[in-house]
Amino acid sequence: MPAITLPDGSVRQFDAPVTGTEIAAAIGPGLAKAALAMQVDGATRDLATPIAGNAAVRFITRRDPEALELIRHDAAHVLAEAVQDLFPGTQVTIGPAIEHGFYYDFARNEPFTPEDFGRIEARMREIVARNAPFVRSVMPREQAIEFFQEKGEKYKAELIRDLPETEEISLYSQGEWVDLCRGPHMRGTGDVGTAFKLMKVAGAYWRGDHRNAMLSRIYGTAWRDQKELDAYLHQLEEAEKRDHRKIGKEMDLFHLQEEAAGSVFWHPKGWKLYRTLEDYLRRRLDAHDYREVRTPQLLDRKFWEASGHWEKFRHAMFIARVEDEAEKDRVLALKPMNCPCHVQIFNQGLRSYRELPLRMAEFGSCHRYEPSGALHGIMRVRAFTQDDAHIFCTEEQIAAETVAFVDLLSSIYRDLGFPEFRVKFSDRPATRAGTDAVWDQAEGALKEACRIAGIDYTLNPGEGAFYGPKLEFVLRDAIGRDWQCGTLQVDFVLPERLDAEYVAEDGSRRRPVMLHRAIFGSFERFLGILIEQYAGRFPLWLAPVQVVVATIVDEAAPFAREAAAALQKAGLRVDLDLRNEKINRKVVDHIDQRVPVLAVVGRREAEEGALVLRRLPGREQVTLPLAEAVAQLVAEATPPDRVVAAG
RNA sequence: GCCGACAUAGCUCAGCGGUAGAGCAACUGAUUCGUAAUCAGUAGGUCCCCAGUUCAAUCCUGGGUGUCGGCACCA
Repeated sequence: MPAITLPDGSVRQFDAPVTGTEIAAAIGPGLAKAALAMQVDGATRDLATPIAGNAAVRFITRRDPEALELIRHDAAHVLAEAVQDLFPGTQVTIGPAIEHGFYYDFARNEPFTPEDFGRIEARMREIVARNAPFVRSVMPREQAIEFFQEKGEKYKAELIRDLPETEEISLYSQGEWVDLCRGPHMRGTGDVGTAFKLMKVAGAYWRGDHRNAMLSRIYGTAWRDQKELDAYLHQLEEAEKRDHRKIGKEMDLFHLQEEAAGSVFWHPKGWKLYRTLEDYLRRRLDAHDYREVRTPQLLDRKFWEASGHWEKFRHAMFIARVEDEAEKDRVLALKPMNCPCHVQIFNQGLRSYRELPLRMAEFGSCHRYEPSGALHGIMRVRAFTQDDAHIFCTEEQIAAETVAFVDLLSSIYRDLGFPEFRVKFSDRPATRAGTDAVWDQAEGALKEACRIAGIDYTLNPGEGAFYGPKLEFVLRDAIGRDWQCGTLQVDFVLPERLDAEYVAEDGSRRRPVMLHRAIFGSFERFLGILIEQYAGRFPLWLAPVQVVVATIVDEAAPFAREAAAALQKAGLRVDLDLRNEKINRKVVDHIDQRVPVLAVVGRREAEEGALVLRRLPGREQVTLPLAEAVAQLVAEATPPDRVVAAG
């Protein structure tokens, strides 16, 4: 005798097991029409699921946010049917809902091309219009395997074989077409609606393993209505405009070229931005008792053998030799990481426990031979500079150092316009160094530190470094892709390998723990993210060109030069625009160049010794005497770590 | 690295089996102008690289390289 509790608290009694469809009908025809699926005690179910016992039921209609996932999942099924209709012999594999849409992976000898999208979408619309009901059925395991095997669907058969014994094997049909699926689904294909669009094709390894066959993946997006779809497509277009590769070119910040794939050519403006960021970070690190060092780029193979990199990391290292006959057997490698070098500095002389924690920092230039397909603008490159540091400390100091680090990182991210970031906690991987007891301690210390620092993290199981657990600080780019920037890794292994030790209070020799940590991760990646975050319109203190002094008439040029010199002398980054162009044109050009402040000088200003300041891309302007304008801009351009609180 | 697409003037992009065009930028000249593109003229290209097919290749074929989108890998 199920008693069904509804979200408003009311309870309905039924004298026999009921389905969601029946409950909705009992409540009213409006709901019966609108309900797509339901949540039974918090779990999403098909409307057709019978409920035998007491339960809390909530119906999901198109208006609910949960509807999106259902629409997308169902759209994946509709896509699969359409593709199998149009391309006989194609095998289906998996097709989940994802953020903003869905995809389906197909096994087919011929790849799909975007030119196929029109036909596939048209077929999908027919299937939606037909509105075949989704019907769930259950099949015994062996029978299900045989069923898919006979249809030639060997991937589906493999999926079933690998499902746990306890798992019920469910199939969903939509008319003639059947797929293995856990569900839940909406009532029928018609509920998918028409606000969907196929977006791209891509290769994807079966089960995400590069040793497996490559499948053809079709990505689509799906929304509750056309308005949402249009808004999403518009948002994508807007995001593309923020792409750091596009802005980097438009603002003349950097370029990349084929002879140095994965290495950045920084142009004057881009390098100014880079240096501004570096100067800022250096000040912050100095203030937090980091000691900056500089270590070699090229080191002998023997060194990397001792550190373990030759064995574990050689595939990603650039190797160098010299012509000299006497030296011809010597193999050198460009450093892919700074840590072993920092241990060398630590190992010079005998260290005392009194020196710990020792925070050794380097803006370390590293080279890694990244897979060609991984390169991405300046965010994933082969030559990059880490804002690296290694904290040599005792096990007892791990928590306090972590808290201090997270605190510093949050403050820096805030200063740079990232008040929000995500943290991932990666714990012990399957193959690892160190005993379980050591791992327990390292993970425990890191978790405790997160708790103290008030950091919420998501667990990233088994993704830690082989030497220790790590925190990853993730920022998102304009296109919605996540990038690991900051990191903190606990390492008990390298000090052992490279024989680092200190003299403890009791006179014994002990191993320090190393905390590997970075805030930007790499300058290249962080600058890429920063460019996208601001769409190139940096706050004044970061902008590579802060002010452009522009003349209206040639007559004003002498004063414009004088004003630019005064601004420059005050430490501002200034350009002068004396071109024989109308002021309208100059305004447009400097908006395009994302210059934050335009200082206009006409005949009047030249006579009065004043500047008309306009904050681009705004339209407001204010006229100020030169000295005042300089003072105001200098104040405004003060880096956040140098702002003295008013009071 | 894998799957697919792409590579034409400084930039954004057209185009075609008979060795190329537009807009903007550049340069020259005119104009001296008050806050979202002044006018006119000039110049500019191994059509990514290497082979092959063809009377003829920027275009077709093959192989490279790079870029882009995914996958895999990772800061």
